[in-house]
Amino acid sequence: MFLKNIDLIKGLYYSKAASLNDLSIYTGRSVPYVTKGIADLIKSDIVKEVGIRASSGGRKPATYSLIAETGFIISVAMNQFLTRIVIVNMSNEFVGEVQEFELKLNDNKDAIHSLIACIQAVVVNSGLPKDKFLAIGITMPGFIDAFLGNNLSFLKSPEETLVTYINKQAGLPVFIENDSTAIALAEQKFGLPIARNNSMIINLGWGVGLGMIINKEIFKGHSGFAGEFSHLPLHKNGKLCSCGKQGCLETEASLLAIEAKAIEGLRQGEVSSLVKYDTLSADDIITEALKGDAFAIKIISEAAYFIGQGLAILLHLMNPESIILSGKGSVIGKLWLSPIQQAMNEHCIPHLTTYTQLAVSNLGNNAQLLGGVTTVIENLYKLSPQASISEPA
Amino acid sequence: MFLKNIDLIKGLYYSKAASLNDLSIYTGRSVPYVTKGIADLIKSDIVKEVGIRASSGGRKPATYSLIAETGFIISVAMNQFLTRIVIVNMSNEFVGEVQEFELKLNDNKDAIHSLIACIQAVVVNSGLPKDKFLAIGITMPGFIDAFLGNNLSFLKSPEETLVTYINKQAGLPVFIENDSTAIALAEQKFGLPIARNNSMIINLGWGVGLGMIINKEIFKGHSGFAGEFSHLPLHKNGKLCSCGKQGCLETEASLLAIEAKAIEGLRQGEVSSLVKYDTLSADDIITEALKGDAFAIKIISEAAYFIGQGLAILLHLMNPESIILSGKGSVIGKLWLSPIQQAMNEHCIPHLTTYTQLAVSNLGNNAQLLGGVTTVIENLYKLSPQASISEPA
DNA sequence: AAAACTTTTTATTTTTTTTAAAAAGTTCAA
DNA sequence: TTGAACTTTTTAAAAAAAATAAAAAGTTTT
Repeated sequence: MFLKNIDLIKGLYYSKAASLNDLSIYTGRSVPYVTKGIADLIKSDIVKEVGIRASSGGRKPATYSLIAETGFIISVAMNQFLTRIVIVNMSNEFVGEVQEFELKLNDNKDAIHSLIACIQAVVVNSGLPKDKFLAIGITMPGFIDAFLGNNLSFLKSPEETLVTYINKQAGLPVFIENDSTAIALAEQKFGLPIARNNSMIINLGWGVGLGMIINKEIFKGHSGFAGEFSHLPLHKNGKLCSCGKQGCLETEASLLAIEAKAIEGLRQGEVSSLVKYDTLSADDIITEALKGDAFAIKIISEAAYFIGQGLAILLHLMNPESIILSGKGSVIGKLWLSPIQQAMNEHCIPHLTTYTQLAVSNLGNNAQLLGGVTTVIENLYKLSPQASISEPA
Repeated sequence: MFLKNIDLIKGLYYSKAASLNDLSIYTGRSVPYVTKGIADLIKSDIVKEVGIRASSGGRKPATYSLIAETGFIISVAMNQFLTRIVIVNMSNEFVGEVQEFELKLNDNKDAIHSLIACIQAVVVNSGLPKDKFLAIGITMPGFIDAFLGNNLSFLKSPEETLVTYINKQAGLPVFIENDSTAIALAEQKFGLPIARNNSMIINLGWGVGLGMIINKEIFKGHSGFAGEFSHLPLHKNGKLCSCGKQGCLETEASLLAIEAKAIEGLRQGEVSSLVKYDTLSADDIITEALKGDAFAIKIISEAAYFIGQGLAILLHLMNPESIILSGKGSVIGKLWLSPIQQAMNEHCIPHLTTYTQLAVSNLGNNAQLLGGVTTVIENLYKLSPQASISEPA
């Protein structure tokens, strides 16, 4: 669709409306060069001028933005139990509602086919012509090899890579990314300003994920496995973890651990509004905690304290500008804050806590979906006409 | 001395002899551009051609290197008790012997003056004309603000910054850096190839330091305090640490802890060749461990296991290409290796240990001195004629 | 209301890279 | 062992991009 000027498109996507100067700074190229590029993009009907912006003493700059309907991206955000899909336009606006599908990742041979069916349903129901879709961005837990396009933990496809398989079935380019990495990408591009340069993004979910932004870039380690916060060996509780080891942080601090603790507590006769639920879920605990249920708040606070202990270690090693609580669990952000801060203060050299800000994401439950979009935008350069798209079988 | 082409000089310094192609890759600039730059440097008598190198099927490249006597760097490597100083030429060769001075950093008001006296002695004894010295690179423990030129922990100077003060007294430009960061720099530039891109450099010394190389660059965190490995809160031993907290890794795993354990053990009647020393030092323990003393080896192995536990955490978070054991304690490198590897295997997800290499530095006890030189080379661009050098009082 | 200052935009010059061609070797096979 | 085919380095010419300078369009101050 558009070969050149990919960096300009990226800059425009992340900023809504940008001046030539903004784009020159973003891309690191000269103003005349950017000026030419934008002229090209306007001629190709990808970019439009959107008016003059105020200035603090000088000529007012013309600002530009992408034309929303130029293309659409399908973002697929998966977790262990639920898959959420939404269509997003080039103004980073959701087109239609977010659609939810129950889809179990673990021990589910049919997971790939279910996923493809979900995606195809969304495409068809949208009523949009297929050639308007740029690509599909799928984000999910597990060890992801984004380069080869495989998930080493879930959705294993025989013979060909996961990305190739879905690409063939759906007839659209596909990019995959780890859920926590995707959330970090979303926070960096659309979140709080303090998350841009050196930030540790915590994904509060069925595990406790970590995406690291180091020197303005996502850091994934030498072989792509960095950020294994969830499996930090911090406890001597003897609890077996899904990874095979014992005492991992996630055995005490994940939503899964919270769920288990709540069920156990209720069986031992804790007084709580949680007793009214037949099959207790993490969502129920979150709901009741927000309403003020003391027991629900207590188990969440306990988990939060353990996360704070882990963050103390992260602080000693990384000295980040900020720690952002994001992901599914961040909707009860304020409940986490004080026990986490407490644990950090107790376990850190004072120097370190004073320079790092702890904050709750402002992206709510949409962080992972935005991360899927960002994954596509960051891979836009791979969508040149040469890298042709296979048609569905 | 030389304004432009600083990157070329850096490339030549780190590679001994480089072809135009090598330098083009190193600097990221085109071959014709590099060719011009080298021609300039040859005209200025800074660079010389040093012959033709073998090729694997093609025209043999001419190689170039810096002229050794163009300038000299004074490297000052300090630790809690000892200061080592050496003069280094532009071929990265030591000129004369490394000189050692006993100089206590802690509770020593006179430390700055002693340091300046030591430096001046080395300059005078060298017999080299003063204008041949480029700069002094001082490396030492503590929270270093390399930008402002201050050490927040030791050598506090009233009124002006540490760097300004020494600069005035010695009449030469001064750069300072944290000892562990300096060692990481040295390993990156002169150490094993696996230390270049993503590597965790452990400084085995009076504490357990950490310098991080992330995406080919030294990472110091948002406010310069990253890599506080020594004060990772990993133990519940109640031992008070110099940082004010309890249970830091260094209370069990540093040379200081090893020393204390040995003295305590001997008092409790351990059989060991260490009994013959009046005032036992870490050096003595190292010496006897190398000779095979069982008790000395045992306490070193215990410390090593604790370091391995800490490294397991580092591995989960950073997934580095390599972990390099460097610094003063690395001379007994082989003694550390197996207990560290053991602890890492026990506490890590298998995926992670298989992709990370554990190795002992090949720089021996010179890593910190080379780090001081590297600190100067990395700051070469600040030595332009404009940034004039103050003359001594 | 005009002078002084800012910021953006456009035009011109200079720098740097890209591309192409030439030079100098190496390798392999008849 | 000799020359064709291939590699790599070096040099030369063309194209691209950046830096600089100038002009345009505002804002602020006096």
